[in-house]
Amino acid sequence: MSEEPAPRRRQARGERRIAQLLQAAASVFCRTGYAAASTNAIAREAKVSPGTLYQYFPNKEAIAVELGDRLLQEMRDAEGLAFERADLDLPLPELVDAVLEPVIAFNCRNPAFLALMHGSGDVPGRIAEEHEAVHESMLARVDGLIEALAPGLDAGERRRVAAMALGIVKAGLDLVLAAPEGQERDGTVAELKRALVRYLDPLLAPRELGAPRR
Amino acid sequence: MSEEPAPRRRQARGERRIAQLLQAAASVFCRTGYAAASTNAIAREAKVSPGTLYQYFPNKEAIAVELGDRLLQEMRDAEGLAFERADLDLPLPELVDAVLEPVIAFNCRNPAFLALMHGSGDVPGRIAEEHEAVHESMLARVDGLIEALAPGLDAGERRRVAAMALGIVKAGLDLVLAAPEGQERDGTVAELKRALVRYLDPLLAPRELGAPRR
Amino acid sequence: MSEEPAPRRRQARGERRIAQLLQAAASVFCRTGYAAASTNAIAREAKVSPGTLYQYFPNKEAIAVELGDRLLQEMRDAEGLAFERADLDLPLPELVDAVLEPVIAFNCRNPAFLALMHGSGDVPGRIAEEHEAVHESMLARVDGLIEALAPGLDAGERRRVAAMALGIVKAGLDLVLAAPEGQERDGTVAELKRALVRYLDPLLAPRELGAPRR
Amino acid sequence: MSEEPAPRRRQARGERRIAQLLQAAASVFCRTGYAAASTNAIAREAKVSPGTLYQYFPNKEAIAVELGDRLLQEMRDAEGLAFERADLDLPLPELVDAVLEPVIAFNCRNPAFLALMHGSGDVPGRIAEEHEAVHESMLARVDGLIEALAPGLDAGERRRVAAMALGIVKAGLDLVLAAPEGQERDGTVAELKRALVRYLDPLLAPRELGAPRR
DNA sequence: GATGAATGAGGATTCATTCAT
DNA sequence: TATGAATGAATCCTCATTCAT
Repeated sequence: MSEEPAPRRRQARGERRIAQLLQAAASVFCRTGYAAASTNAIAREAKVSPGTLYQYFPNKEAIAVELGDRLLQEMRDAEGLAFERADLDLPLPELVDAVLEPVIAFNCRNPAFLALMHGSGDVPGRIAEEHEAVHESMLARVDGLIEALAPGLDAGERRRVAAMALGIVKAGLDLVLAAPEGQERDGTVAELKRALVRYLDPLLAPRELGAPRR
Repeated sequence: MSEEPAPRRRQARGERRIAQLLQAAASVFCRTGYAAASTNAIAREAKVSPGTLYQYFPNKEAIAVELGDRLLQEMRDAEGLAFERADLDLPLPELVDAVLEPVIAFNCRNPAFLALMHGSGDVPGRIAEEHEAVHESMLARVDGLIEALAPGLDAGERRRVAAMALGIVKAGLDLVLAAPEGQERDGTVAELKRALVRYLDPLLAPRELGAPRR
Repeated sequence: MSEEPAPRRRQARGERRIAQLLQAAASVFCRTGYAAASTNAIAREAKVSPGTLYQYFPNKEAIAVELGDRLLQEMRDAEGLAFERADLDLPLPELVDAVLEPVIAFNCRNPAFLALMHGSGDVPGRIAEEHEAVHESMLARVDGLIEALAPGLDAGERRRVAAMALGIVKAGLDLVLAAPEGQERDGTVAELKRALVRYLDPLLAPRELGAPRR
Repeated sequence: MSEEPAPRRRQARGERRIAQLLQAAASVFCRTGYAAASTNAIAREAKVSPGTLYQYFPNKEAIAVELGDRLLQEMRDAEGLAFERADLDLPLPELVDAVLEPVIAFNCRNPAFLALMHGSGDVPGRIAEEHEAVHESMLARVDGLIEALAPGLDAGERRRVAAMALGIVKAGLDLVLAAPEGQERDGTVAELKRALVRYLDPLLAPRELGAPRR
């Protein structure tokens, strides 16, 4: 524990720097989008010099990629939590609730995530790939969930349903983030959940007849 | 009839140029987004010189605004058609079908429309306003439709529902445009309609079979 | 007189065009200076198309050169008139009056002349040469006049005096042109004459003792 | 004394850069005038990249304005010196000498000053205002001097005389700057002084020899 | 000849990136 | 490592000039 304190501290310092820079980048990307965000603006927001920024990232794209990676990881954790919580025997509204809650919370905490996911057009190659990867990963999760809920669906259809469900969630998250915090936002969250429930409900294999879900 | 042939022909040429430039702009915006699209790239795509572009548009923003205006007009026409077709007495699936069909067709013909609507963060003032206005106008239409379908909803709730429905449509359109034309796309279109029907159905005033709804 | 009417008329038309263009150029140069004057602006001012302008002048510089030439010729005529009128036996005030009057009148009619003469820095080569030539020619005239008035001066000194006198006249003309027409301008004209008289008076060989020159 | 050496050195470097850029600008403006001077040319003359130029000046106009301001300040100092030296009891030739000497010296050191003052037509707004202000301020000084020398003149006449005197000085300075340094220039300087003395002498209140003028 | 659309080199300006301190 | 000045390629836009009609 007391071995090599310098390197560790150095590393720790580096990590702090990187976190600080990524936070600044998130903030600037949210405000202006990726294309219009200048590295100088990010450095300024992080209160470091442009040179320092380039000590930790080889270029602007790498910032976005790393930010995406980290957000994705956090998102996965949130999702993981979500899917852990997701007892498949729960009635659908509760299931949706359990899955969506951490996802919504995460996106409210990290609006940059959605910001980075949108505007898929105006980004250079590697980021677009990143998007693709993130999207694909989320899609796979949803796909898995749907497979569990509706085992009868064939793969092609399931994928379409998953994509649509994910689309609804993204659209709903946009609305949630746009709504002012408070009643308005809560109402929007409820609306999103309702939409998702209604969309998925007819897919469910009838589970227990006579027990109306809601 | 034989009077002033030159001006007329000239005007026609000008219109053709403008159309050609806007088409090129649409294409470039789709590929790279507004912020990253360079006027030189647009001119190149239109196979004219930068100077020619600036003979018809005072600056880059004006191109996007004009393109947005034209697309919006076409979109409104499509919507108009859509809402004309929309017989409120139709069963919901048919109603959704009637409303969505022209909108989908329009967006397939003009993918730039969705491209311009996305990425609202990284655009300068006037275009953002455009976005806002276009979005608001579409929202108002949907709101009106929902008011007709579900007269019981209070205004606040209706607006939320309209926003959610519009969100679903946009998300669905993204999927539709991303799908390769053919079966895949048709299936996605069907999925979008299904999602919308399921979302809206519970809002409808319960209707007696065979009896006119309202 | 009735021979080759077409060519002549054509030539006449050409001359009119050229005059019209030069007038427009004079006006634009006065307003914005040579460097900032665009050929399109000149063509617009002349109510012709840019193409027409280039039918008569190979480039922008040629316009300024031709304008300078013509103004110079007119100026020479005015000067000629001036120097013809200049009876060397006249008392100095009357002499200055006789010489300056047509020059002032010319410059009031053609403010572009002074405009072209100034700003000797911001013009490309040929025009600068033009300036030089015009200036030199005017200088020579003044030099001649001074030689007649003050035969005792050696060439070097005479040239300096001529340059200074010309400078005073130019400076005075600027003031005259800047003054609103009317009393103000008349007063400024008088002041210019006074300045010139006072400058030259001591150089004169005493002509008739006892006849005080005012 | 050893505190904050970096900021100080940095500031010093910045100041040096600005001076270097302004010097380059002065040189280019002298050669080509404001309108035809390109920022790239200025940067090249200063042996820096265009980007560096824009680190210190927001745009081309700002360069001219700052240069004008600095020259003006120096000019005012020179003038101040001039007017301090100006003992009104001195005979006119000595008075003119005292006033003109620093002004001439300044303009010989800073030929850009006159270059910027000329060509007032082809410059955009703020610089033209600068010109106006500078001119007005010089005029006011001369006006004051003349008021002291010739208290009898009414304000309108005095202003005309001041403008004419200033015009003579400017014209003379042009000649001085155009003359090769050495005898030629000295002679031209002398001629300018002579011209000014002759112009102003008749305005002076007749003074009794040996008696203080005023 | 006249027209005005088209051209494209060039100018002002920005910003991702590098480097001396 | 941190700094921020320096770099220069790339962008938006203009305008002298050409050319198809």
